Amino acid sequence: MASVSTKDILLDTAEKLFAEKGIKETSLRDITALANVNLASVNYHFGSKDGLINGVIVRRINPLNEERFRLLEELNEIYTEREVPVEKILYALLIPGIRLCFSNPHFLRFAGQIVSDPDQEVYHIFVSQFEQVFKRFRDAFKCSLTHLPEHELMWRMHFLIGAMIHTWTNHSGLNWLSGGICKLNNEEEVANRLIGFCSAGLKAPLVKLI
Amino acid sequence: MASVSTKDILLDTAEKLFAEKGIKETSLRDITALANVNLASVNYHFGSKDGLINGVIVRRINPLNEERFRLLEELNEIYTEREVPVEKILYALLIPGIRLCFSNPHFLRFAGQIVSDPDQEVYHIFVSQFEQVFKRFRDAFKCSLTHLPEHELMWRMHFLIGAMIHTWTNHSGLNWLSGGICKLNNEEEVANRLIGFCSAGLKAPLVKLI
DNA sequence: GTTAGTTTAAAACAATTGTTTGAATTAATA
DNA sequence: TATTAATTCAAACAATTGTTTTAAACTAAC
Repeated sequence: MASVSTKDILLDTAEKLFAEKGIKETSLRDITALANVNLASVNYHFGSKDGLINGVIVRRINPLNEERFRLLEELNEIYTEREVPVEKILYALLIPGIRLCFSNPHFLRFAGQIVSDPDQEVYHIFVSQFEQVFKRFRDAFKCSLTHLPEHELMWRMHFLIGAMIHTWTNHSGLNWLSGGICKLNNEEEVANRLIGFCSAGLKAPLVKLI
Repeated sequence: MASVSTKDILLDTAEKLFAEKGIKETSLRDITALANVNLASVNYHFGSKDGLINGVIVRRINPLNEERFRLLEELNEIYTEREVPVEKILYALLIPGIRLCFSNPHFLRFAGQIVSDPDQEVYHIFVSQFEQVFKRFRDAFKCSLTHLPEHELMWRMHFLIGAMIHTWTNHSGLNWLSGGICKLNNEEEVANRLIGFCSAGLKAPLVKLI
């Protein structure tokens, strides 16, 4: 039986505890105790706690973004002449994260903490990774929402990103706030609801500002 | 000259540092050093660090929610016969927070951290405070969005809350992602954009789910 | 079977954390 | 002004943190 390496056990355990308890609230001793490995192995394999945090990120974030780009590329190949529907672009942007939420409930809650905690240097790693995603999808939206001024589009993307992140990190809160009537049954359902909300927001008529 | 009390200086300084550096990353020594007060004064006035965190919250959160309720009451008095427009309800829900962002850029960034860090006990204080807001505005939306099933409404409120929180915590990130073309000029402008996006999302036609 | 490289083990290290203490100081009250 | 309460102060405390150390155990190639 191929034994799982210490490195992978550490990544799995750290990801889980970071999501559940918070990054700063999780000590290396918490992680190594639950993982049943030695305390020093963190520094051996990852150099430092920050190295471990970084390891947890890079393991997931690249496949996530590559999947987004792959789906977007597919759309560009299909819709060579016509405009790509906004809903399709949103699907490419959102479904990889939602799928990850279902297959691994930990990582994106951990990611949500990073986004709202601006002091950490991991924040910059994370955001700079997202910069490419933002630009590629901004260009895609631009072609399908030709009536929108660029800055208005980016405001709206900002709002949809907020809805996306909140869905990552707080969907259990919705279950509670709704008194249990909003359940997470399957990824396509969540995606459809989020896409429905965001596509309407993106396509909303332009409001005159004073 | 009326000297500001140590208690208030501590609250102001803590709020500022919590927002800038993060809650866990800010030590009591950081706070008391910047505030030019003695380390022990935190425990004297607030009992503990958690007491201080709590103090920072309660100072702002009650006025914020009362303003929301006041604006909603105003609407109910004006629109006695007709349906209250969704945009008006959204204004009552969103403008107090946006105003606070402009008058005090620190608090809501601090609040955003709490929402995405579910381990802290302050999280529960915070969310339970928001529960009343959620219910009152859910009922208001329900009257103006009669075609929406209740659970669909709550999903959409969930998304709009995400957009709201992200606007609180990350508007500086938008300025950066947009290359500087999205600026925060005034509160009404931000509110109008956010309301435009969210009202379209709330009013979106119902999508058939498989 | 030996050896070189890799991984784990237990312990200790240095720094930082929130907290507490008891005396000193200030403010308020009678 | 004398007395009492409230506040501030410097110092120390106990616990936890990430990190490092040194030796032991393991692995795989020769």
